[in-house]
Amino acid sequence: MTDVARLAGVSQKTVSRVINNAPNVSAEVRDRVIAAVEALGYRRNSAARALVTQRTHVIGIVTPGTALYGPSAQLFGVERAAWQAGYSVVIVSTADSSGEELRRAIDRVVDHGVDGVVLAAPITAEGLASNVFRGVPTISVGDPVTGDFGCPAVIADQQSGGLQATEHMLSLGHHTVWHVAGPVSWYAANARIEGWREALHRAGAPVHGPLVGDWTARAGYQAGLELAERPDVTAVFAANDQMATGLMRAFKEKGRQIPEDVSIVGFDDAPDSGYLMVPLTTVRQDFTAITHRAVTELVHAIAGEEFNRGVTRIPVDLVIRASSGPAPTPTSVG
Amino acid sequence: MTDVARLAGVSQKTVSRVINNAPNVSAEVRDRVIAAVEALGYRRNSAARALVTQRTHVIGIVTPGTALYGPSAQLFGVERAAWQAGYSVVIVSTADSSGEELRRAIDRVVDHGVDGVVLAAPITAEGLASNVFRGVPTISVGDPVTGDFGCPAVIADQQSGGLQATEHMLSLGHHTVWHVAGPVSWYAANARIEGWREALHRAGAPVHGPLVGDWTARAGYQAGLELAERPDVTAVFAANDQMATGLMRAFKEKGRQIPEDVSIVGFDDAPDSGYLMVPLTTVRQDFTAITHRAVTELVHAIAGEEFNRGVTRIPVDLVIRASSGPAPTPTSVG
DNA sequence: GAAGCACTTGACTACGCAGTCATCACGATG
DNA sequence: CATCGTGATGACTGCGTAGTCAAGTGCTTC
Repeated sequence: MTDVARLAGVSQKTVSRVINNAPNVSAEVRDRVIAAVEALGYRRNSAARALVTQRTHVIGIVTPGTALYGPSAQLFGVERAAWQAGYSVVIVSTADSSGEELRRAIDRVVDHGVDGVVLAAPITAEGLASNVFRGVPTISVGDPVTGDFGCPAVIADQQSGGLQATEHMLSLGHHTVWHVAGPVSWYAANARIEGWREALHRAGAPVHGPLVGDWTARAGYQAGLELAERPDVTAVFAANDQMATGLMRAFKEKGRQIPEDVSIVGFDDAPDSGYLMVPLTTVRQDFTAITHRAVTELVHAIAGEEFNRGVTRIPVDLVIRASSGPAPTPTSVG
Repeated sequence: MTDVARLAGVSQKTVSRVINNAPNVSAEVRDRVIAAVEALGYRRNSAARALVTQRTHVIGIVTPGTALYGPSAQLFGVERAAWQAGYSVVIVSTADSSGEELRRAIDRVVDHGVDGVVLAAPITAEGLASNVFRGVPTISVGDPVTGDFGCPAVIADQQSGGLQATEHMLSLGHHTVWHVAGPVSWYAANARIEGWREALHRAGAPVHGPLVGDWTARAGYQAGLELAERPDVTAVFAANDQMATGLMRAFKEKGRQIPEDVSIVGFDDAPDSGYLMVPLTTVRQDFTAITHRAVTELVHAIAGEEFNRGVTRIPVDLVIRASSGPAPTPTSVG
């Protein structure tokens, strides 16, 4: 910057003003400075800028380090929204769902000097304890944690999704709906279980399980092999599309047709789900809306402005495709 | 740090020594400093450190901003490898494959002050021109670009993958193999085309197409509808698993059984591919190995050490599953 | 014509850290 | 006993930027 100033015949401070679009710089000086900047290929030093402004213009995202569709979509959504808001994004992935691992991840991200943090990995109050509130604004896009160590959250209405998926199949005449859940360390898994359970209760349908998987197609497949043993299983709600994929494979392997013999509903509406050999009925989460909203709130918090400190729920939509159909044998259902 | 020094009764410089594990600090002073650090909850300021050391310990990754499996896997692989090497990762996504967009992305990442860059988006010499060689070490994990504006690359042996996939189906007695390629702006798409073409040439098989998709299941589905019109199509190689998924759906919709009537082979070995209703034969890329190797080379380059300036090719493996089988009508094949 | 005002510009400084070099204490060596 | 070497420590400085405040310029106003 000093070099630029010398070439343009002005002070370093004036160059700074031009770079930052500060007011009160004459057009002629501005042009001279810009010319000098281009001649020298000058780029400002973000570290020096951060040092003096106390702002890095970077937000951190803590994600589970897997290529699952949901977390990936959140990650890219956050990146896009952050960029629109003038922020860059650093990623820190967690190896597991433990509080210790979460603390380590948050430590890393805070050490890096981010202005704010988006949590896209499963979190617990224990994991958040004493770290987040070092003054770094934080928002969750997955788990809502309230209470002393809680933080704001923008999440899909998981419970409503579970409810809708289950009611959809009940309304097709299924006696009951089985559930293959995600890991219990995830709020999304628990909330979907709650929605599923509530739908069954409302309809007076029997509650079995749920079976618990790890979000992977493999886990869905294994759960499916188990469920296929029982002839009375005619409807299964999987907590995500990957597990639903594995489920469908398992039922097919056991000679049960979808949707003629068994109806399957997933969750997420991953890009492939409409193009599987049996297009999957699923619950769509609007990841773009969630992440955009979360980043907007976070940026407000960073700026010290008003923001929503509670939990914001974004509606989900049931997308009906071919994998769910009428129950094979009509039974008395409410 | 000055506060810590005051509390510990030492100079700021000594605190710096303790923080950085520098030699020549007595055990007693070290303990006192560590106690003071913990008492004050001191965390070092990364911006100040970066300013004086000229090292941010951050690497940037330029990725296409989509939740496609390949780019996601590369992203997470880079993050994990970078962390092991003591680096954080900032993401910048590109909106399209244009050289202009690539330049913008690289600009952003360089502006951020990264020590090195990993390119996981499609690149061209034109897009790299004049940016990368501002002295920021760069490595590609997708496209190899050689020549004046080229950069080192660590990539899967895409061409060999295309060759293996095609030869596999030819060896099953298929008269020829059709291909649904990725966007031509991607090296991976072109190299897979080359491998496919080479296999056909070697076998003296007729070459049709290829059809070109955009990596999505939807594109695969549309290509499949087109191919299903032709009764002579018995084997299709899709340039990724998503498109293969869509292909299978389209053939099924048109009443063609897989693999009895049509064989399908994909590319990537995405986590779900083994659990589709017809498990997919595919070419596995070892993203972990690729990204680990790339980050290792990049870190060497950052440290000013010896590193491989050329293109490193990582072998791929054909994973044979149920979606590929013998040709329906035996024909004379070499 | 003097006073006042808005606008433009620059000198100086602090941000928090690590590098350089000087200083000091202590033990070893001749 | 004088000299030297080695390890431990601190004072000072610079990294590149933006904030603060003062100074200079030109124009308006009465």
